[in-house]
Amino acid sequence: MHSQNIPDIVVRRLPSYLQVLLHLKKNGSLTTNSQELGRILGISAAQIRKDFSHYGEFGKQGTGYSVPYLIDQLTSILKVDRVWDIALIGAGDLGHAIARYGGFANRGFRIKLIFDNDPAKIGQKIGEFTILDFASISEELSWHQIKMAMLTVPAAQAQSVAEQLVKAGIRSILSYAPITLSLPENLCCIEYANPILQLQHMTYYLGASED
Amino acid sequence: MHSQNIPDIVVRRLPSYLQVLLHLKKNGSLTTNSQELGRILGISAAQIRKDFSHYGEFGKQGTGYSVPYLIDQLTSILKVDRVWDIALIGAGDLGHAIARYGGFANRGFRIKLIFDNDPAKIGQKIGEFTILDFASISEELSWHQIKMAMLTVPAAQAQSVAEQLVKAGIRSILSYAPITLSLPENLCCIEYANPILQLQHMTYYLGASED
DNA sequence: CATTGTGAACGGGTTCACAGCA
DNA sequence: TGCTGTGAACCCGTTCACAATG
Repeated sequence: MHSQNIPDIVVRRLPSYLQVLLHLKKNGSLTTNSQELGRILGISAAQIRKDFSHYGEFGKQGTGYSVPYLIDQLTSILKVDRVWDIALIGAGDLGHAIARYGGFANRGFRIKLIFDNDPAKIGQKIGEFTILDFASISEELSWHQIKMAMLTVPAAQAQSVAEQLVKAGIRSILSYAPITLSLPENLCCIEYANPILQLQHMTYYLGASED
Repeated sequence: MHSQNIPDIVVRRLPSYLQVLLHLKKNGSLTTNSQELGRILGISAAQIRKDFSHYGEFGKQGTGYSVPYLIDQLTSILKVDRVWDIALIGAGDLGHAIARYGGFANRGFRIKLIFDNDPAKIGQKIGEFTILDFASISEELSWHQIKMAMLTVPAAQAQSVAEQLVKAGIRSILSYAPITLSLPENLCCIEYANPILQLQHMTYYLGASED
C-alpha cells in the first residue's frame, strides 16, 4: 500500500476490474495479465498496471497476475469481502422492480428493508419484504446497522428524503431520482443511476440521417 | 459553432445541464447563469461556460442565460428535439420492469418493440407490448427504423446478442448486462447501466468501522 | 456592474519506455 | 524472454483571470 490519496478516477475503475476477473475465473482462467485485462475493458495495459500500483504489487514479472489472488485483493480494497445491507426508499414501480431483482445478493449486497411514506403502501408485502413506514427510518436503520440506501422516490421528494436519510445515519446513496442531490459530501457518498442521461449521450452521436 | 472534435467528457455533461434547466423551468425560472448552474451541479462556473462555448455563444453578459433558449439549444445539440424509438432486448424480470416503467416517454424516448428468444415468452404480452421473436429482429428494426436498443439479457448471451443487434442496424446500446461488450466502436455506441459497480465504488469509501 | 467568453496557465491523469525480475 | 512496476514525458481537461459587453 503506497499512498493515501488515490484519485477517485482510479477507484472508479476497480469495480470493473473485479467484474472482469470474476468473469475470467468463471471461465477457468487462473492467471491473466495487464494486456488481457486492457483488451477486455478497452483501456491501456499501462493504465491497469499503474492503477494496481497504487495499492501494492500484485503481479509477477514474466507471469502476470494470479486471478484468484487479484480477486481477493480487489474484494478487500473495495470492502466487498462482506455483505452490505441496503435500505430501499420508495416502493413505487421502480422500487418494486429493484426489490424483486435478484442480482444483488450474489455480489455482496442485500436489500434488507423497504420504506415508503404512503399509508396505503405501508404494511403491504413485496415478496419477502414488508413495506415499512418512512417515519420509523432512524430506529430501523440504527437497529439493523444499515449505512447504504437506494433512493427510488419521485424527484420532488428526493432532496428532502435524502437529507433525512443522512440524518438517520445513511452514508452512501444510490439515487434513481433525476435530480442532483445536495448533501454535505463529507457525510454521504452519492451515485446516480439515470438511463435518460445515458440515452441522451448516445443520441448526440447518432447521425442526423439516422432515424 | 466552433469546433468539430468536442471532448466526450464535455458531451457527457450536456444531458445533466439539460436536466437542471428543465427543473429550473418547471420552477418558473426564466433566466439563470453559470454560477447558479454550477452550484446546483457541484461543478465550477468556468467549466459550464467553457462547455457551452464549444457550441456557440448562448448567454448575455451581465444577464446570464435564457432558460428556455438554452433548453432549445441543448435539446437540439443532443438531438432530443424528436422522439427516439427503442427496442428492448430480453423480456426477463429487468426487461419487464423497464417495459412497465413510464419515465422514458416524457423525455423523448419510447420503447417500441420487445424481443426475446424464449419460445415460452414469444407472443406473450407486457402491458401494450407483445414479445417478439428475436429471430425476426432485422426485419422488425428495419421496418420500424429503430437505431437504439436496451439490452437486458443474461450476461452469457449479451456479447452474442449485441453483435446481432449491430448486424440488424442498431447503432446505440444501453446495456444492463454486467460484462464489457466488444463491438466495432465506429459502428455502435455503448453505455452501461450497472448498479453493482456503483455500489462497490461507494463501499470503498465506507469506513471499516461502519456496518 | 454583473456576467459571459476565452486565451493562458495550471494541474493531474495517461502513456511511454525501460529497469528489474521470474 | 515476458511481463510488471514506475519515473518521466506528454497530453488534455480545468481553472484562472480579464477583456468585452449588454
